[in-house]
Amino acid sequence: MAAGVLQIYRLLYRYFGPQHWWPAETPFEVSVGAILTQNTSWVNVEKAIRRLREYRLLTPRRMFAVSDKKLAAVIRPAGCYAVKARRLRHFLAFLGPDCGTGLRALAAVTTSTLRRQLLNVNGIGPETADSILLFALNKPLFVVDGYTRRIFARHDLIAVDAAYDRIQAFCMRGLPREAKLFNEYHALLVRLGKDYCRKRNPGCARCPLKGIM
DNA sequence: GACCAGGCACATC
DNA sequence: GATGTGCATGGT
Repeated sequence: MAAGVLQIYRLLYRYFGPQHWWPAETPFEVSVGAILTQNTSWVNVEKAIRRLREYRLLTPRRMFAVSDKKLAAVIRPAGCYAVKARRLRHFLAFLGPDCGTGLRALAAVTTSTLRRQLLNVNGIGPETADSILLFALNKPLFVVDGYTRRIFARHDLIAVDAAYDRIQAFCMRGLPREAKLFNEYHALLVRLGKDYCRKRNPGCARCPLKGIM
């Protein structure tokens, strides 16, 4: 019998300890990071975020006020900068024309409605939407990313080409509905992925999950 | 110098 | 619906 998702979580937590995610000072910064990290390593995102901070652009209002060209230049280290500048712009438009209230106003909307609204924003797909909902707004949603897919597929819990929503439902079925747990779990999976489950990484042999799977 | 990284939209079949 | 491709930097 394969280990359940809760058992895996407990093992990872014992092995790695708390990961203290998301590394950001405000919900807006979390959201910006979620867009910038699309298909991009976090170290490059950190550089872009640092530059945004230097240019004092880490508030919705101030970011809204700069041109696309300027914004793209500042986030350049994150790669795909023209695309991501446009995506940030779409997100800002979603927050509201003057961006005055930022993310606070979103807290009142139900999670499922808000998720639909975010998915409707060009440039925000399921992982980015769920990252914003979980890490910025503390909504209990399981975030599925490339590492999640690879780790669970390599341990035969899911098909490697399974749809996002199916993987998410599979994980959430086996877990208590707690934002704190989903937060830690996702961070632990990324940690495990980086250390032991890269695309082509023999670290698999030392995977801490090896004993129970 | 290829390959990869905390995706997504869009074109084409 | 499934598959392929562009976006682009910086680390391995």
